[in-house]
This record gives sequence, C-alpha cells and structure tokens, in this order.
Amino acid sequence: MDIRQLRYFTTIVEEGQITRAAKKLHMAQPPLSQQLKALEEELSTLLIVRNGKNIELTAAGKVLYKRATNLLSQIDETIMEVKEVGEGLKGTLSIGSVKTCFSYLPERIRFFREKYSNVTFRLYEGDTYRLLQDLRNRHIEVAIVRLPLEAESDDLSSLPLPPDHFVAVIPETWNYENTLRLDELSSMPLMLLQRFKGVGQYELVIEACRKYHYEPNIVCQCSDAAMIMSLVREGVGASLLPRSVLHSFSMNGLKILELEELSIQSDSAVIWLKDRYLSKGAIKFIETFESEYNLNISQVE
Amino acid sequence: MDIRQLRYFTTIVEEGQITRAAKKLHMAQPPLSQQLKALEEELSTLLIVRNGKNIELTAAGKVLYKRATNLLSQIDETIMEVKEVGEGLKGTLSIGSVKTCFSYLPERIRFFREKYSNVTFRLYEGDTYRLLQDLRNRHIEVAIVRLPLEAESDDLSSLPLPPDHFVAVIPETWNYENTLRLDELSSMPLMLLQRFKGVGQYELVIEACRKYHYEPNIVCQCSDAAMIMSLVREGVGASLLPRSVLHSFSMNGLKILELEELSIQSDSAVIWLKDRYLSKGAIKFIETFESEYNLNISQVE
DNA sequence: TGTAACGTATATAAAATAAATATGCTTTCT
DNA sequence: AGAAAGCATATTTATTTTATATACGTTACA
Repeated sequence: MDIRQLRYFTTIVEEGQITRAAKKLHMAQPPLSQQLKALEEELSTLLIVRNGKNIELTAAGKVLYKRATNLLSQIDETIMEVKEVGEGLKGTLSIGSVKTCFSYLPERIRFFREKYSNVTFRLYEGDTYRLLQDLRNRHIEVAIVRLPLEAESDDLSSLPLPPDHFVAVIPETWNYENTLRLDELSSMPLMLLQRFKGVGQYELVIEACRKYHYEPNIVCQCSDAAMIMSLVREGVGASLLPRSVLHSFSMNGLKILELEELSIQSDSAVIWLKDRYLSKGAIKFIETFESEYNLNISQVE
Repeated sequence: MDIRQLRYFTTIVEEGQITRAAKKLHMAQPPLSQQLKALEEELSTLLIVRNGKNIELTAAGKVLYKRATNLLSQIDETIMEVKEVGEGLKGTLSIGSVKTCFSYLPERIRFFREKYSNVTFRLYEGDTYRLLQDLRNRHIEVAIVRLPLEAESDDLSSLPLPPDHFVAVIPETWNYENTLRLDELSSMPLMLLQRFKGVGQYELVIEACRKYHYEPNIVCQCSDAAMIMSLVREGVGASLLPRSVLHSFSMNGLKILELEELSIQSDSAVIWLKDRYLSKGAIKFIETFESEYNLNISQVE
C-alpha cells in the first residue's frame, strides 16, 4: 500500500468517477485504473464496484475511505509539523517590543539560544500601534507590549508578564531618601513616557494620582526613556518609570525611590496573532514566558 | 513522502545505524542512505545527525519518529481491517425478513456468529414489497420472503428454504383431535394472513380448497400473526399458518391440528439482487442456508 | 435497434524511480 | 598511524509508474 494509492483512491471516491479523478490528479485515466486495481489486489478485496456510469463503494471500500481520509490528513499534518520544527528551531524569530518592555527580552533570548542555538533573532522596536501593524503584516510573529491594548484586538492572543511596578527616578542631588509620598510627588515637575495610541502610562499615572486627589505636575512627555533619564539627570524633574526599564540605563546621577501609598503598576504581555500560523520557534519562545510565570494563555478582550 | 520511507526512517532510528537498518530491511546500505536523504530533502530539514559511529535525532527527527510509528501502525491496522471486511470476517450484515419467516433467522445468526464473531447484524422486518424495495435500494443485502414473488423479479436470485407445511390452529375448546379433514376445515370460520402485494397464502389456501371443491369460509384477513393467534384463542375461528410461525408464540389456549388430504405448503426463500455486488459476509451467510438444504442457487422466474 | 458518447480496461512503449554494485571519504578505536 | 566500521557518491541495473493508443462495455437518445 502506498500513500499515493490512498490519495488516488479517495479522489476516485470523492469524484465518483475514475476519469474525473484522473483529471483532478493531473494524470491519464489508465494508470489510475491500474493503481486502483493494484490496491484492490493487494488488499485482496473489491473496493469499488464499477457499474457503468457511476461507481459504488463496497463495505471494504467504505472502511478504507474512512481510514484513508483520516490517514492522509494525519500525513499532511506530519509533514507540516516536521517542516515547522525543522525550520522553527533553526530559522529566524522576529520579535517586536515597545521600548519600555525591551528589558524582558535579553534574558529570554539568551535562555532560548542555549536550547536552540540555531535560532537567530530579529528584534524590532516600536510603539504599540506600529507593533500591532507588524504583527498583522506577519512582519513579526510575537510582540511585547504594555496593556491595555486598543479596542479592536480580538484577533490577538496574549500571555501576561510579571507586572512591573513604577518607581520614581529623581536627580541624585534631590533630598529624598528611599520612599516618596504622594504629596511630595505631586509637587515635583514630572516627565512621563508618552504613548502614540491607546492608553499609555501617562494616563495611568494621572489617574492613579487623581484617585488620591492630587494633580501631578507634568512638564514633559517624551517618547524615549533615555531622553527622560538624561533630563532627570540634569535635574529638570523627576519621572515615573517601570522598574524594569531602568535595568538598561546607567544610574549615574540618579536616585530611585519607591512610591508610598500609591502603587502604580503596569501590565505587560506577550501578544501574537490568534488562530494564525505560528512557527514552532515562536511557540517555544512564548512558552519560555509561560512556564516561568503564567500557565494559561489568556485572551485579550 | 512515502510509507516506505517512513518505514526506512523508523528502522534506522530503532537500529541506531543505517547499515544495520539496511540489513534488517534486506537491502543494501546506499539506497537506504539515499532514501533518508530524499526524505530529508522533501521535508527540507535534517532528521538524523550522522556523527561517525552512532546517529542522533534532530528535534524534527524526533517529531517525525513519533508520528511515523503512529502512522505506520495505523496503516497496518487499516490494511488488516479492510482485508477482514473484504473477506466478510468483519462488518455489518443487513438482512430483511417478512414476519412469518423470522423464525428462520435466529438459529442461522447464532451459527454464523460462532464462526465469524466480528460480524454484526442489522435486521429489518417488513412485508415482501417493502423488502424488495430495500434490496434494490441496497438498504439490505439479503431478504427472506415467502414465495411466489411478484412478476418483475428477474433481477433477483433466490435460494429455497425448507418448505413449511400449514397446520390448522384452533381454540383449545373445540372438539377436534390431531387431524382435520377438509370438510371440517371448510365449515370453520377462517382467519388468514394477508399479503399486500403478490400472491399470498390467502390465495394459496383458497386455491387448495377449491381443488377439492370446497369453499373456505374466510372471515378475517390479518397482517399480523400475533393478532390471528389471539383471535383464535378467543374462539373467533381457526387459522391456517405455516408451522414455523408458531415457534415464536405461546400455545396457551390453542390446539394444533395437521391437515388431512390437503397439504398446503408455503415455500420461503432467501433472495438477493442478482448480478450485483454482494458482500463476502452476505455470500457466506447465504451459504449457511445452502449447505444445509439445497446446493444449487436457483433463479426466480 | 442502431449509433454516438462516455467510462473503463488492456497492451505496449517511455519515463521515472528505486535498488545494487563498486568505490571513496570520514570517524573511531587500537 | 593504521585498520575497521559507517556513511556518501557515482554508475549501472531493475522495477515501477506513467502515457499513448486502442478495445470493450454501458448508457442515452434518436
């Protein structure tokens, strides 16, 4: 028995005719008849009753058809999966991240490359809007963004990342130690990261302060954390940033304070296109987040 | 991809060596190497790392091995099952019978299932007209009916069953013993089984009586033997029924008498569609009737 | 009832594919 | 280093599959 013969057989059954099946299979009719006959001889049973115009399946034929279709789809799946694994563990993984989440990546990538050393990475940075575009373009497979997302995101799956607490970053020269009260915070000139679309941390901070009836004094919105850091270093003002962001920067001339009373936290997530093909490499990469922190894949509403 | 290649691949994996696998597969080593290479090229991925002495599976190879073993066993199962069904050792046999012939079946089915325990039966009951329809629809493969059949039945083959003599069934309270003369019979109110189409026993009985110049006194035609039996039990009248029909019923309040002079007999037959595909199981089933009683398959004219 | 159309089977030739043989390369173990 | 074992490559041979041509059998329809 042969996979080819199974395909021939199922096509004949589905087309209800050998000639028509031969056309669909891009071959001449005689070889198809022969192959059917060969299959029948191998199984030493009649599979199809040829009575002039249209054909009829025997009991054995019905059994074979049922099992053959099943087998064929499993074979196709196998080919797909093996190819994916073959490529996925040695191809290129394209990942996007918003700036403030970049710090999540280096550790994972190192971890991943220890296991799958042939996977190379292509990293993109962009704002959430841009990253969603890139995801939908299939330009990247996975993105790391801050939550919440914009409204029409029900084509995405997501996996929440460990929440990131905001800390205050102030010039070293300022006279605060360890923690910062809310009233102290609201008296400072603040510089915040800005977001192009959707609800950003700008809104997050304002909302958190207003809950305690303070009005923050925001003097600058900036799209780049490095810029903010240097502004703070210059003594222009303070900033509120997710702690993870700070990893990447030199703390020279800066002081970090926990926030008293107020706990602003920012939720990040790994996101990817739901119900679309994901390379095995991407799946495995996502799993490195999953295993460590959260075991069920939630869905963005 | 090819089943053969899958077998080659799994053998290589299991033997841990191409040369050894080739020996097991009763082939030379080079073609095996080639086929492995061909498989890898088709899947565009390396499956097995050849490092001198022993081999090592890649991730893709592991996936393929797992799925291939699974596939191969499913394929073997498929071949087995199709062969079994083809030989009639497995499958479903659809059989129809008129009510009054049902008694022929249980014994045969038990007998058949002793030999072919994997065959299951689907039994249908209906009048002859309905059964012929079901046969031609291929809804059933075999039917047991009373002869003679209607006119246009030259598409059927048949095998006669042991003829069934009619006996008289009378209320227990009536004063007859053992046998019944024709003149006695014609004086009784008679209830007979009725037939929807074709020549039924109704005609049979009338004809037999008239041959002896008696006119039977038929007071009721009924489509159901059980109804007739209870009418007899109530003393409404007598009935003439094939002896075999009585097996299924309680004889409480009833008396059975042989018919003197007159021998009415009803011929039953197994019938099936001539010149059409018959499952091996059906053929074998028909043969169980054949061997016991009649060796040549006659044809209904 | 004969003829055309359609579908399938068979025979033969051509092409593609797989296997065997001979041989060369690489690794491993002594 | 040399022998041995295992794998890869090249070439020839055998097998299998396909296409072409054609014959046979049904069915549809005039």
